[in-house]
Amino acid sequence: MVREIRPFVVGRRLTGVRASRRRLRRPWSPAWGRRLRGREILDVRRRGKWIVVDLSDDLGLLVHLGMTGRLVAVPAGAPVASHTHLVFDLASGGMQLRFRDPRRFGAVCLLRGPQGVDRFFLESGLGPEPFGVDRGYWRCRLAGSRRCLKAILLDQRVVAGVGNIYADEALFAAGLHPARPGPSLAVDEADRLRRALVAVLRRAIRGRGSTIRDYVGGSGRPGGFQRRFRVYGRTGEACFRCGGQVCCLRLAGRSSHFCPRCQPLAPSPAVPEGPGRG
DNA sequence: ATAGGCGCCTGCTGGC
DNA sequence: TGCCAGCAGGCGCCTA
Repeated sequence: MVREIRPFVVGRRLTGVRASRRRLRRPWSPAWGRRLRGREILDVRRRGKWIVVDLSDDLGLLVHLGMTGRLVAVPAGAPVASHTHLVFDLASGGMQLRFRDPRRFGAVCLLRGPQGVDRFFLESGLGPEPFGVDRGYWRCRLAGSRRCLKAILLDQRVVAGVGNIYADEALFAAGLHPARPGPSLAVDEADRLRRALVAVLRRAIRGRGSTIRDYVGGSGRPGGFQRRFRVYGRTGEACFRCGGQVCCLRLAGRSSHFCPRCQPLAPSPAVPEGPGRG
């Protein structure tokens, strides 16, 4: 979404903002609209599940999409879709940045000061981006909690940006059962999970995200990674790897898809048991 | 510390 | 055809 929005908005000035009456998870303040007017968009970037719009005069606009949020750059004359809560007018180019969110689990807020955005992430305890996580940190976070892997992956303080789809896909790619407790992982299993997570996320980004119902990127195009799902949403279907049935469990309050044969609950013995051991 | 349940919302699907 | 339950890319709050 960020990549598709960026070419239309970076370097442009905000000339006006209109907000709907509907209340978002974090209510939009009309004062923010006044403060935004005339500011230049310096950059658009992502941190975890947050979209950060860096503005001139040390302002930062944060956008969280929740479940159904979308941020699109469209021509100013395009029809305004239902559930459009914020419309940002951009100087020159005739484009608008629009935030739409039918379920209103999303949030948009404006932060001030040179460290406003950084402080926000620090205070919320947001974890590191998955791509730069080192083995030591990862092992430590897995061992330091008795929670199951699914819950750990979804915890934004452990690693930022992983949601339900990519947690399930990463666990399948690593061959690990989502209900395994973090401390039960051997060193090589922990490392497998870290690498699988990075690989799945990279592939998903290359595929421009996953469209299950209504997700679209910043240009309004649906994603393509949903065609690559190995387990997510495939309950009862045949596992692509072993042909067994994909199962679904409720873990950490979320549906968790996995193949019980490829992702055994008991860790597979790394070395066959010798006669004198046990 | 952790799990589970609920609430926040709208929209879609499947069963009756 | 219509109604109703159940479900969904998230997350914060509460209780046990």
